[in-house]
Amino acid sequence: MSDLLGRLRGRGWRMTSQRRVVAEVLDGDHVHLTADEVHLRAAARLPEISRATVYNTLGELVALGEVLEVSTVGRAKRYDPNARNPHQHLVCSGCGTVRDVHPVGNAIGDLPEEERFGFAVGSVEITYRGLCPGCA
Amino acid sequence: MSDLLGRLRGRGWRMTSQRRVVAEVLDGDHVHLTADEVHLRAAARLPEISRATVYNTLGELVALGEVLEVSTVGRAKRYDPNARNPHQHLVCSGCGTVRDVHPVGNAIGDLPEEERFGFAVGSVEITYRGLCPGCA
DNA sequence: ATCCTACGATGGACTTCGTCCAAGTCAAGA
DNA sequence: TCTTGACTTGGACGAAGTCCATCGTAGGAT
Ligand SMILES: [Mn+2]
Ligand SMILES: [Mn+2]
Ligand SMILES: [Zn+2]
Ligand SMILES: [Zn+2]
Repeated sequence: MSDLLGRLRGRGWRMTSQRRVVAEVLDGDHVHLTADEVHLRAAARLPEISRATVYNTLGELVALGEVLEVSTVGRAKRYDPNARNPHQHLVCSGCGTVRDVHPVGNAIGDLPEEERFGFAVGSVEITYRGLCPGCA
Repeated sequence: MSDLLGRLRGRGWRMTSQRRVVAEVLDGDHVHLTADEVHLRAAARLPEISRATVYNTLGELVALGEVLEVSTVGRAKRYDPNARNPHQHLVCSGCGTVRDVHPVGNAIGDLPEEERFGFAVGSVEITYRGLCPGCA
């Protein structure tokens, strides 16, 4: 993420304090925050930032491919800045913690031709579920 | 699903016309309806059925393991009556069509020990994405 | 350094999806 | 047939997210 601001400027983004602080909040490993969590942390640095701006900025980052949306079951979407490193997710069924993982197989290849219904399969998402050490 | 009503009676369910019609709507292959779609189709047979009852019944069927909740990206949950046959999903990025598929690998085994972070991994969900023949 | 203006920020209304509740109804056992 | 507690209902409520009219400002032009 360290070069994110530079890439965004290169794409013609007007660099505002709001966008800067959202980008700063989305930094680190295993970061999978909800929009509200991003807003909370951004507001700690920039109290006047609005929810709408956080949603707008997250949506733009997703459209640019800089951030991934992680779908959850019945909960708020989570935003994942680790978009440059393809990975999958391990989710704790107890506390909801999300970790990035890298399985070794080729899941797309595991789908037989006769199971593809003529689709052009382009990507695969894998979610592992279980209990983390703290919740076990 | 044909024996669903029998199983539910065996579990002590009071058999109402509402529950019967919801169970009837959830019949067939590759069925992945939203709660609103279930309500719409149920109301075609039983006009007075309420949204609350559809949500209640779906929630009970999920709790009993008779129906699976399928998470979608930012849209309404989908309900999958094909719970007795373990499977994964192939989703069209164009029209949203969902098909049941059966990959051949062992995805859980593909997650190396050092990538498990001490979790007790119990299940894995795989979503294949691509364009269906109609959308390609 | 100042000006301009189109792009971005704001907050509040609105939508969608889902939950909750008090009151009324009815399935099924006695 | 009677009784009763499980089930249903409509509407209020809540959480997550979108939309929009208006205001503010980043950054190029002068
Ligand atoms: Mn991730
Ligand atoms: Mn299915
Ligand atoms: Zn946990
Ligand atoms: Zn399609």
